[in-house]
Amino acid sequence: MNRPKPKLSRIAETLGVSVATVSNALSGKGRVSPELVERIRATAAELGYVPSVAGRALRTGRSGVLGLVLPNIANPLFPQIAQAIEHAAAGAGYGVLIANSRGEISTQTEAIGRLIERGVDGIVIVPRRGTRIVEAGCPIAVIDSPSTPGNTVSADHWEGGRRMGAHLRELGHRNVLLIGNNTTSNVQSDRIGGLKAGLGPNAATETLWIERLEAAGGAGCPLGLVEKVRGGVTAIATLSDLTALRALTELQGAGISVPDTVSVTGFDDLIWSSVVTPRLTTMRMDMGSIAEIAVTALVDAIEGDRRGNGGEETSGPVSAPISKVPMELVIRQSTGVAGVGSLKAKNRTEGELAS
Amino acid sequence: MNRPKPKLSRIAETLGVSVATVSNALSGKGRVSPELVERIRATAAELGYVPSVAGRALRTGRSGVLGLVLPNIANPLFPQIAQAIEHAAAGAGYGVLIANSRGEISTQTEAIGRLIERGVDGIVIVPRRGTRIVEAGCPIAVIDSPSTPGNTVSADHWEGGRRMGAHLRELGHRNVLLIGNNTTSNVQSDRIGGLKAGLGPNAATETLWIERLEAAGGAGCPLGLVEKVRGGVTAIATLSDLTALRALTELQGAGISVPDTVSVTGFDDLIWSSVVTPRLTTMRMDMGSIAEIAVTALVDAIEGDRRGNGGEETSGPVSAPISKVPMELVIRQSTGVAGVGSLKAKNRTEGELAS
DNA sequence: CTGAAAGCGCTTACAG
DNA sequence: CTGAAAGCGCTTACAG
Repeated sequence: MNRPKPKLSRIAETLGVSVATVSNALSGKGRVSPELVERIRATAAELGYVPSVAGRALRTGRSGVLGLVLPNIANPLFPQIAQAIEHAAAGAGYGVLIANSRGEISTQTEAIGRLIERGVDGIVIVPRRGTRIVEAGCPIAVIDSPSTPGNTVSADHWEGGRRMGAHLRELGHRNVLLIGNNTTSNVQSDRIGGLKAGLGPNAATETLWIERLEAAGGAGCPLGLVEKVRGGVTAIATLSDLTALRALTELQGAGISVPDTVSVTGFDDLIWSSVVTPRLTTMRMDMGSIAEIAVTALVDAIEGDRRGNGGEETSGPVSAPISKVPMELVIRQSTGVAGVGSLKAKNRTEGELAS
Repeated sequence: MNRPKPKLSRIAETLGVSVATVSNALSGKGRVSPELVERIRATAAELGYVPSVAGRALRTGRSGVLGLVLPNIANPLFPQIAQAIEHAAAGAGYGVLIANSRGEISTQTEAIGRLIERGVDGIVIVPRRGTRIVEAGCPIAVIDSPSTPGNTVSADHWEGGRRMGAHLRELGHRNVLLIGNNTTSNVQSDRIGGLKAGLGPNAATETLWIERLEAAGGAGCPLGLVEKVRGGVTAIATLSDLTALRALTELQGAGISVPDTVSVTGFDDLIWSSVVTPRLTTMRMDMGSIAEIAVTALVDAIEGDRRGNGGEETSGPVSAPISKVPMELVIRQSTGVAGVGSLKAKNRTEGELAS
C-alpha cells in the first residue's frame, strides 16, 4: 500500500499523451476523440486515479465544499438538517464542513469565519434567533422562517401552525394552551400565529414560554399543566416535539390521560415522536426539499459567478425560486376529540395499549 | 467588497520583502528577525490576509480536514458526537467533513471513499455494528466499544452497565427486565454484560430485543411491559434513553407509576432525559474526552508521518493511550427503592410534581 | 537573517 | 483532435 497515488501525469505517461488531453478527457470538456477518451478512462480506472482536490481547488479557485452553520449542534433537529444538507450537497458534488455556534452569537460569527478560512464556496446557515447575516464573503443560504429578512428557504411555519390549529378545532377543542420556548424566534412566532388563526376566533388560548418559566423555576421545571387542565384546557399545542414530550410525561406522571383528557401536539416529528405512548401528533418539515432548494440556490450562485458576471462575487444571502416549503400534518394518537375523558377517568385501560 | 483576497505576494510587495520571508514569518518556522516578523504580522492583519488552504494543501500534501463517518446521522446520539469531534478537531486546527452511512454497510464504504476523494487527512468513524474497518488509505480513529477489534477509544460500556446494575441492586431490585435494540452490537452486549454483573447473582433478569419485537409487531409497537410488571419486574434497565423513554411512556400511559411501581433506566443522557417527568436516571458518556483522544491519536498519526518515517503512510485504525473512558452515572427521579408502590397504587399525587 | 527558485497537481486559453 | 505552457498560492530546501 505504499504506492504513491497516481496523478494525471502518470496516466499521461502511461498512455503517451499529454496531461492536458487526459484532463480534458476525464472532465469531458475538451474535444477529445471518443476512442482516446475511452482509453484514458480505462487507464484512470485501472490505476485507481483519484483527482487531487487541492490541485483542482488551487487552479479553479473553488473548493467544492459547503459550510453548514447551526445555532446549536445539540439541537434535536440537527440530525435531520445535517443529513438532508449532506445528501443534497453530495448530489451536487459538494462536501459539507460543519461548524457550531454553540448557541452564542459571537461564536456564530467565528464559525462563519473559520469556514471561510477553510475555503468553503458557500454556506448554509440556520441562524441563531434574532441574528441577521448580511455579509460573509461568500454566498449564503439562510434557512430560518419566511418572515426573516434575507431568508432563502424554510418550512412554511405559519401555515403549518394554521393546519395544526385547524386539526384541533375540528376535534372540538376551544380551550387550548400554547407552549413555546422563547418569544424572539421568528419560527416560533410564525407557528404561534398560524395556530391561533387555525383555532379560530371561538377558541380561547393562553401562551406559555418555557424560557420564562425556567428563568424562575430552573431548567426542566414543571410546567404546571395539571392546573391548566383543571382549569378547562382540553388541548396543549406545543411548538416542538421536545416540549410536547415534556408536556406528555408531566401529564401522564400526574395520572392525566392523553389524549382522553387532554390532547397534546408537537412540531418537527423528532425521533421519539413515533415511539412514545401515545405517539405524538406533529407537523413535519420536508427537510429533504428544503435542503435541496438551499443547496441548489447556493450552487447556482457559486457556479453562476464563473459563467455570468466575470468574477463578480455573489456574497451574502441568496434567494431561491421557492422560499416556503409546505409542512406535513402527522396525526397520531396524542390528539383526540375534546371532552371524551374527564379528569376523573384518569386511567387508560390496558386494552388501549394493544392498538 | 470586490477587492481580491490578499495573498502572500501582496504582503511581500507591500513590504518589499520576499514571499519566502513572509511565509516564514507568518508560520514562525524560519529564522526571521523579530522586528520583521512584527511588521509582516501587522501588514497581514491590516490587509486581512487569509492563507489559501488550497495552496497550502497542494504544497504540503495535507488538507487540514478530518472526515466524520457515522452509522446513521439520524441517530439521537449524533449531535453529541458531532459537537465533540468538531470541537476537538477545531482545537487541533482541523475542519470536519461529515458523511453518512445511512445505516447501510455499503454506504459506509462509499462514505469513506467520498471522504478520501475529498482529501481528508484522517477519519473518525463510529462503525455500523458488525463492521470492521481495516483499510481506508488514511489513518482512522474507530469509536465503538472496547471489545471491538481495532477500536481506538470509546466509553467503557461494560463498566457503565455494571455501575447501573449496582445502582439498581442497591435499591433492592432483584427482578429486572433488560431491553436492548439488537444482539449484534458490541456496545450493547458490553452494556448488557455489565448490567448483569452489577445486578449480581441474586437478581433474576430477562432480556428483550426491540429489533425482534418490531420484526413481529411493527415499528413503534408496544413492548408489553405492563404484563412484565404484573409478573413481578420492579425495574426496567434499557440500553438507550430512547428505549427508556418508550418504556416510561408505555408504563405511564397504562397508569403505572414510575418509579413508585417500577424503576426505569436508560443510557447516554440524551436531550430529553433531563426534562421528562420523571427525569431519567441514565449513564452518560464523556464524549468530550472520547473525541479529544480520538482526534489526538489521529493527528499524531497524520503529523507523525511527516516527521517520523519519511513518507510512510499510516493507514487504518490508530491506537490511543487510553481506550476506555469512564461513564458517569446520573441518578434522577426515574429510579427508586424496589417495592415502594404496588400495582394498585397507580396514581401519583399532584404534590410529587412539585419536587 | 533573507531571497531566488522549484514544485505540489491541476485546468485553461491558446496554438497547431 | 491534441499538446506545450502558464499559473493558481503556498512551503521548503538551499544558497547567500
